[in-house]
Amino acid sequence: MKKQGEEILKNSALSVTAGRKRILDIFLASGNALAHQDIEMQCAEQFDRVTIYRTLQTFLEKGIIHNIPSTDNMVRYALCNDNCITSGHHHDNHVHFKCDDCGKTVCLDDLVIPAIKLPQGYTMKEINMVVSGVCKTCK
Amino acid sequence: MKKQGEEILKNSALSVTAGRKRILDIFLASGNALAHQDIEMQCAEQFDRVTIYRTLQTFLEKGIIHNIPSTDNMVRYALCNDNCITSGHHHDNHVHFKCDDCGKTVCLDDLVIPAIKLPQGYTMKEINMVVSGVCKTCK
DNA sequence: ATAAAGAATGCAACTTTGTTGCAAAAGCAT
DNA sequence: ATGCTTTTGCAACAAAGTTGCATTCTTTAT
Repeated sequence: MKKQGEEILKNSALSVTAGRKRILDIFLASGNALAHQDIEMQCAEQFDRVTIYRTLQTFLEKGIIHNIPSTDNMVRYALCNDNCITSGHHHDNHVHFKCDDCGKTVCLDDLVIPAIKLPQGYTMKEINMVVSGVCKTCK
Repeated sequence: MKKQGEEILKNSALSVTAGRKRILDIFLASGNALAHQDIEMQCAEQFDRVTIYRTLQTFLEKGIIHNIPSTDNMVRYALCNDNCITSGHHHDNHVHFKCDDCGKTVCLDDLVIPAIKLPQGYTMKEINMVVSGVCKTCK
């Protein structure tokens, strides 16, 4: 239990540091997607702002987290679940939901993004779907 | 032709100013979605940065433009086409495409976002779909 | 056509967000 | 434990976004 963060780091061939463990813990403890700001609020006294930026960047590159687009200039990040990475290729094919009431963004892991057919000449690499509205807790 | 911008403003009950016309012209001339930065680059000598922020905000509120979420901290805006506003309610139900090559984001107006069924308890208000890959021009 | 009322703009100052280089510290493998 | 590599913190900076207020421009009613 206590080692979950460490395990994730080792699986990604990253060295285990206090900052990385802490940020992973914050993700593990929070059920929803977090913006840089959210993380900073929780550990600014322990770690430098720059470290948080760099850590998120590293996690992204390793596929530990994925980012969720937004229209409010607050890119949010969420832990990837295990099946996010298949044969070195990363793909989040689930829908994201942002609640207008509580502001939280969550992964709807069970909800697969439906396939679409792009016009002639376009090639798809990634696909992202974000739904906003009211979540089940706020309803 | 020359009046197109003015018409849009009048239809939205906005006063017609040089800045607003200019920004509309920039949108009308560009086939793709524009970030604040893109607009600023084209008219920074004429208009203050703050004016551009406020103008985009106003256009958004009036439903003249819509914003497209992104993971690169550059929210982009695109002109809404006429059927975007139905009975006071605004809805972009088309797919957006961002090209990894040229960086341009476009509206695929003909491509309607497929309906999805949210889990029990969730209410949908808006839905957004952004696909990235290579566009037909860069292919 | 003009004057008054209201709205938009520019400016200045400021806050927040993100980036970079470099020296110090911590982690890792032997 | 030691040396090598990676990560971190700091400082300085650049870019992005916000706010209040005085001035200027639009609109509307005469």
